Amino acid sequence: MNILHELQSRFAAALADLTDNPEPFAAMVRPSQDGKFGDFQANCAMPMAKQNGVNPRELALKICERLNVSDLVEPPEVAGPGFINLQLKDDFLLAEVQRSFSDERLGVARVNTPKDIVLDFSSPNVAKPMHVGHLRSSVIGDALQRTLKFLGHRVISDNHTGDWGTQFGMIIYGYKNFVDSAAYEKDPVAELARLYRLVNSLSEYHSAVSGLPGLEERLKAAKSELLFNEGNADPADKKAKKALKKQRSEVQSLESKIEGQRAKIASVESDPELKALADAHPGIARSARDETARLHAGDPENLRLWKEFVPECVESLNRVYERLDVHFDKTLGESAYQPLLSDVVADLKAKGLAKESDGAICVFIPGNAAPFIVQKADGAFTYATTDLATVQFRVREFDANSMLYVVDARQSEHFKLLFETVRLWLGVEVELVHVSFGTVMGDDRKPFKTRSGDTVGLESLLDEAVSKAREIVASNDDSKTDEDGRPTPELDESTRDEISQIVGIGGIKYADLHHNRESDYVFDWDKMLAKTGDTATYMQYAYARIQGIFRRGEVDVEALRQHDTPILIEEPAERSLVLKLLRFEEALDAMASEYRPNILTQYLFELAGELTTFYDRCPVLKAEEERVRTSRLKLIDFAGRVIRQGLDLLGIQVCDRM
RNA sequence: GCGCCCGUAGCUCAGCUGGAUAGAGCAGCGGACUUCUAAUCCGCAGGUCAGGGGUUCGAAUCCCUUCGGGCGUACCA
Repeated sequence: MNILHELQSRFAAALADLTDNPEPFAAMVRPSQDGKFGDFQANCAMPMAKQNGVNPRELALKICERLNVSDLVEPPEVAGPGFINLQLKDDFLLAEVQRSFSDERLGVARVNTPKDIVLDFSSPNVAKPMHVGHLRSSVIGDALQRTLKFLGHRVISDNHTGDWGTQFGMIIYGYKNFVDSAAYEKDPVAELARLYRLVNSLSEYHSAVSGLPGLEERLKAAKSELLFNEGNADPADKKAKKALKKQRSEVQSLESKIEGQRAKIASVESDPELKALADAHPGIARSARDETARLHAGDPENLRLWKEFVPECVESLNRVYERLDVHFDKTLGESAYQPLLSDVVADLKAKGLAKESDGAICVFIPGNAAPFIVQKADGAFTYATTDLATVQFRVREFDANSMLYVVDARQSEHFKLLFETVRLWLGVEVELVHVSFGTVMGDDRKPFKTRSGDTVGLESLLDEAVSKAREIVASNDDSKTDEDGRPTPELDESTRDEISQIVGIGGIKYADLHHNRESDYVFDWDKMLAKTGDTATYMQYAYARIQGIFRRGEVDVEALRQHDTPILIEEPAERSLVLKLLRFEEALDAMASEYRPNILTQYLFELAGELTTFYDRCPVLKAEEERVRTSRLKLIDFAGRVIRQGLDLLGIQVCDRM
């Protein structure tokens, strides 16, 4: 049961006579911030009183009279200007905890009206190896997938991979000109990745060489303009000051751009072999684009290569997903929608939504300066076209009434235009949500960009996390001693390996999930792999301690669950733990309604905190009375199951020993 | 130029449609291991919620404005 929702609906009923629109006021019931104000509080009396011009405290008392909550809470108290404080009855908590304890779903109900959701996440380019930037979408998307499914929604997760873009032209060009056949035989994906990097760096070299003089020109002009303005600026003129500042940052950005271009040039020219290749392929960028165009036009040779490459690339992605324990119901890449695109554009034109502008076919959405380009001047379709076709396909094929896109916030404008265009074009009732997330920044506070050459590959990140976890697991286990202080490690090598996987990968996922997804955050190895504080490890450890108690006490957990001794609430720490356990559904509902995994991580962290405090205050195996011992065993069993289930919904595993 | 986002403790971040004294983690300081696993617990210290104005009984939260930062902005995805 979602206790919060239950209280809100009781309030809605009580408020029906007092206002025309009780819902928003009922929603003002919320968990108390401070235990001294009870478990929940209702804040609706003040704004309602204002609206009706009456005394808020009197209104609060009136609301309390009409309120039918005596089965749930102690008599409500009115405090301060008109807060209504609610304290749950212990009898209610006991009945509820008993019911939830015996429930396989831990008391969490399924939603009444399941949605048909297509959840679009991860969506990497298949031709490039995944790097840390792909982590957020994968991890957030997977947590949403697991949670929404658990709550009873019909979810189709779809990895909308980039398998049809310009990067394939580069690979095809690279393959035709530079392939090392032996290397390709041995490890095709590694060789394709090398070819991609090679073609990319050669074309960047040429573009840097041709672009550099222009940039230097611009820098020179900007500098002299700045110098002139600095000399003439009136310090009192704010506008001029602002303009100056802008010019300075312009100069700075030009300088760093030039530096980058020079670095690209130097990296090629310092290597005679590369330089020779660059000289031999002056038009490489254009040629690569031509290969893409030929692929799209159905050229048999390029199509054959593409068909050969894609499965290899997808296979290599799947290895990473396997390690991350992230799985998709569908992997429908962009290529799947190609046959539909010309019809999409024709239909948009026929409905008067798309028109030609500067040679391109565009949809113009009022209020937006940028057009939504569905066909380029050269006739090629864009990802806008593909995304439109994809929406239509998902509505038709999957009966989707909700589509969630777990994509970087930088694409918000694209989604705004996409969603508006869909509404005008299809006119169907479908919920479209850009579940956006912030940029991962480097420690220089600038967006974490993958510089060619030294990208932090996702796989090496995972390796690093696991090996760090391995050290900690080993040192912790080695420090275990018996009563006489003799070392008693209990984990063999392969168990240590397993635990390191679970702890390492879990740590990485948690580091990402516990941020509010919309914030940018600073990528930090140490924090990502930290094992203390608000981390996955903290909860995994709490879980392992519970299992340790069962082992030490030789508790038959199955029998315990059937045992008819009731759960008791006698200590404050017990009540506090019980209440937290009963609010699991509330946390899941909140997470699902806003698509924010950090709501669940926060809940689990608080739960684990309640649990470890409970350990300190309340002996379990050493409890003096049998009924207390059994009750506490049941409590920690319940807590362990909630932690395991909660972590599982985040895609994080647990282990019995650590 | 236009648009979107952000600015909260030394650091990294929470803070739900406005609610009672702004919260965590890390780092710092002081306690707790003859232990149900110290990957822990308990306590202390640390904040003009970027600045200013407004709306309100009440603002970190809503509106305006200044400053500082990030991102996007017509044929890459």
